[in-house]
Amino acid sequence: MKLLVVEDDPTTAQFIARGLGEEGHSVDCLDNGRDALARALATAYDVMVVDRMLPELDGLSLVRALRAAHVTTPAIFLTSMSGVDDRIDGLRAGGDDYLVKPFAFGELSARIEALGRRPPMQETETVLKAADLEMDLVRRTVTRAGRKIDLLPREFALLEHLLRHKGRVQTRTMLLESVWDINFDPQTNVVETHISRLRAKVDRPFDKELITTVRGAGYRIGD
Amino acid sequence: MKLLVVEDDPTTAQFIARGLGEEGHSVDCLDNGRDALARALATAYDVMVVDRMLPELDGLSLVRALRAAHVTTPAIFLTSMSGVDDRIDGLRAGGDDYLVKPFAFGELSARIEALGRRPPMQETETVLKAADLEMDLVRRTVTRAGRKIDLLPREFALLEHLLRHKGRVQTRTMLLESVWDINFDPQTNVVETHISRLRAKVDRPFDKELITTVRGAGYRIGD
DNA sequence: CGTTCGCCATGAAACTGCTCGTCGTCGAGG
DNA sequence: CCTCGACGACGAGCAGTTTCATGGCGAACG
Repeated sequence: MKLLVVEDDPTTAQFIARGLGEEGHSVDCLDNGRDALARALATAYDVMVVDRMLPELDGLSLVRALRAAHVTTPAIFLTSMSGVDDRIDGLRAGGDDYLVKPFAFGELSARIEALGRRPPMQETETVLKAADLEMDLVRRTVTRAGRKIDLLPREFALLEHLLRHKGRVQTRTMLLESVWDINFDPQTNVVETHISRLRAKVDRPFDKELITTVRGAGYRIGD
Repeated sequence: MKLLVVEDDPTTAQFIARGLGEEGHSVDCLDNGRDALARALATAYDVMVVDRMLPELDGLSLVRALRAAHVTTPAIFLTSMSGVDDRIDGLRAGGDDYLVKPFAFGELSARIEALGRRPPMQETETVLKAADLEMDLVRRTVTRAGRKIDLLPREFALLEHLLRHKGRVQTRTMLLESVWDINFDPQTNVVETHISRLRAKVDRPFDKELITTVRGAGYRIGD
């Protein structure tokens, strides 16, 4: 499993990293919240182990920020405080478990295994909406104003991405990366093309346009 | 943020420049180390993105030279070699991070944000305010007194700069440099023109004027 | 073979920088 | 203290350039 450990105390960090490494996991270690945020946004981890108290950006804020960006990687908080309130805070922020320091390594290991095996995408959100547009991710259907809309796979993926970031501008580059998995190749206008096709089905037959062009930046849906 | 990209492959360079531009950064692009050295010595950049292999002067030597001249601008190396030794060389030369090609753009972006040591973007929702005026950088929207205002890209960039330096006078030269990327003063009054357009949208429809003229100096917003 | 997708070429629209005429402000001289 | 000239600021309109939208075509895929 691919794990991220965020812990500022070098002794603890090394202790954890070493132990998990010996169990055959791939472990990345960082000592502050800011770097961890950047890393976790860029890389897909199975589980994160996060200290509550961190320099730059504390563990709670870190996980909140990740959740806001739709990163659902399970998190285990390490905390030296044992109050119940802290625990609640942690879970509310989207963390999935917590451990009070000092802890037995075996316990940490067991919880990581448990979380890692958990079916991912536990996000109960299977329907995305914007105004009168609805997308059902399970049925793979899209309707607007009650009328069914047929989308090709690529169009569906594109619309899904826009809806998942409703209200926020998505740059061409972001779309290329997350919908097309393309890392280079600016010499193409696939995005424009598919936006056009999407609009033909989603916007043109209706009154109000939902997909907005933000010149010089990208596209946005809703709001 | 003001960024310098040094990359000799035009495709990659354009890809990077475009992506970062879409995120609202000001990007300068050069294709060889010698020019980059000169430029980086003359201009204050927030972060540099440097290819390891460059004509004239390779990336490693470039950064070493800069460090010798006490230029501490953080650098990210791009390398097609994945050996650990190369990484170590890079870090030893004063580079702050490295990326192996091919890389995901999001990763580059995240690292640039991290290195730019901008006071942490906590909730990924960056909003600039002045009185009843609000600018949401993620949504790319501007509202005043609850009413939505549509701005053109250049107007948006201009207002953003003013807001980032709220209360401080911004001279024409400063604005030309950071909003227009112009370092010498051509006999132009673009600034006045765009200030005027901005006012027409942001100030005129409302009671109180927010954008102040400081005769003989420049412009200021708020306070 | 039909569907889907990416690319190209074309046309349309948006954006931006400039010019230019007017207006307001400041300072010097009467 | 008033007048006049100079300079900067302002804003409308115009035209070049860039960006975006869209229809058609061929390749890939099953």
